Amino acid sequence: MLAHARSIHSQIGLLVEEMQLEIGPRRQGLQLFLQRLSLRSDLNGEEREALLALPGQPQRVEAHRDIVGLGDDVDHACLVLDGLVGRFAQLSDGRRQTIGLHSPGDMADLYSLMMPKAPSALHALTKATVLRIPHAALRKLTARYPAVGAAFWRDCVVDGNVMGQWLLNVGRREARGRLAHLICELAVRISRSERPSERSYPIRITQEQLADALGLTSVHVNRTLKALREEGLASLAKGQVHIEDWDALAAAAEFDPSYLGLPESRVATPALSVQGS
Amino acid sequence: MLAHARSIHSQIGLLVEEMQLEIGPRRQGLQLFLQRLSLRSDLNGEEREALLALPGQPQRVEAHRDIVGLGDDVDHACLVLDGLVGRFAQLSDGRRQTIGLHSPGDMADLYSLMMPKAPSALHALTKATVLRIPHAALRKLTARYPAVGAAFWRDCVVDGNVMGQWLLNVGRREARGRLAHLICELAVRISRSERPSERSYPIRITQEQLADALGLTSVHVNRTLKALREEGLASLAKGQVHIEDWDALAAAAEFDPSYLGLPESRVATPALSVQGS
DNA sequence: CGAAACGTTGACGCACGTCAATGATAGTGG
DNA sequence: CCACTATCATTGACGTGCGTCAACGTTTCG
Repeated sequence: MLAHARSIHSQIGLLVEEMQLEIGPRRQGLQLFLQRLSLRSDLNGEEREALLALPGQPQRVEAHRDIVGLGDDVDHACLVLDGLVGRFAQLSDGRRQTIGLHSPGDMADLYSLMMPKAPSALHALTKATVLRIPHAALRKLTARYPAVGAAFWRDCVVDGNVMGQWLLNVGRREARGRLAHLICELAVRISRSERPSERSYPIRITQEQLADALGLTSVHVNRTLKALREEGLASLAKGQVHIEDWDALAAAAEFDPSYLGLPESRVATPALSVQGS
Repeated sequence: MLAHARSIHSQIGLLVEEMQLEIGPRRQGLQLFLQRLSLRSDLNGEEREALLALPGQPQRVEAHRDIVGLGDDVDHACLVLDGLVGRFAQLSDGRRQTIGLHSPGDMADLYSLMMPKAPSALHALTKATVLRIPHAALRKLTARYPAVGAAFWRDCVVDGNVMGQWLLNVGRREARGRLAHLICELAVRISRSERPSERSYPIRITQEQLADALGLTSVHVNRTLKALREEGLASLAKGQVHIEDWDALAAAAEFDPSYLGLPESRVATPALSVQGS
């Protein structure tokens, strides 16, 4: 029926598609994104409503496919609705380095608003769905609601903080500490709490993908995972991370979540009202 | 609104200090900063004037001293007027990783506007002078001139791009490529041109500081510098980098300056192939 | 049920770290 | 301007964490 409608009239086909698989996910994704922003920025009712009214086109992406290619000139940002999405930098021989990981609710390339020519590729690590939100709509929003602009800006800054920690990770920690740190960070980011209450979280990531994020090889990630498992710190199996001993894991990682800017470690709320005037 | 007695007092103190320490440095530093912003953002006359009228207190810092400590809650951003400034993350055993290098004209911690609790330390690599610009003044500026806010935001995004490249550097390149890449990047950033015309540039950085930026040890940086020198690519001596063969150096680094978002590559479109696997 | 992707493990090599000694430079005070 | 001294650069010998290669077991999914 869907195919039939599309073959008759593509515009109507799009509308049908929207009604069937778009309206729910879109709103839900925006709500997750709003929730994420609200962890670090205060938005009033009008601003929240305007944000939730953002337009966007959902796009399904197969695993191991680029969502945005290196150097592409984009006119939209990608909000992750489902799956795991990574940002990649790579060398000519194919070796690559993940410079960011994004789960549902993250706007994976919000920075593209300020730099439309992608400096890194956006890649689906698993089968994924992203909501493509036009830059024009985002610009209109930030122009009308400066507090939303500030929230976006702050989001980019937090992404930068994460990269800084990854640099420390890759540059100065040994494999064990690197892996432990990433496991801790993802626990916090996915649970959205500095001290995750759950002892496990879902993440469908392969050891090779972990290796790309950690500046290691998959073989060494495998050995290091084994070590963490045998020490009783944490384990990864069947798309689930299990944390056996949070304190020991955080200690091995020298993990301090304050760089994520969550409410628990936020100090004074900077005067957003100044921006809004 | 923010005109407590304290801020009035500090404004007066500021004026006195300016008259004592020559009025030049502040204006000159802001001009360099404006020039840097203008490479990537368009600002009109009024916006430029307002930016140049920013208040700020110059501060001299001895070499090897923190300008902002890790975790400090700051109410100002630091514009580098003179010297070399770095951002550091570090481990408990003292090993550290530089996550950013800043020369005169760079606002080293502009992101602090959006995250006042410093996620990394700001450190003077050489004797340095920074201009401390109150957040309140910057917020007032961005509230009145959204284009300036966008320029600031874009600046933060470029800093993020640089960190992404550093991650690739540290995670996936060997020592030779890392060093070559950093030498190329600094050449471009200091000359502010994607294809620097000068064959050398001044930078007072020690091999140990290079090592901190590259995730290496000073001993290995020394060996790698020797290799680059003997290959006739580049050399570092007496606070000067000499580039003997730009093409060979850029090739060794796989250096592509487009991530720096300079005007030259806002036009050109190098279509790099992207691999999916 | 079959094939492709992913995980696991061992043997071995190498890039880079560590340790340590010595030479070169630069900043400081007399 | 010279001694004095701390910092920085250089080099060799040697250790090690991680990469490479290769084989095989396991899971996933069409």
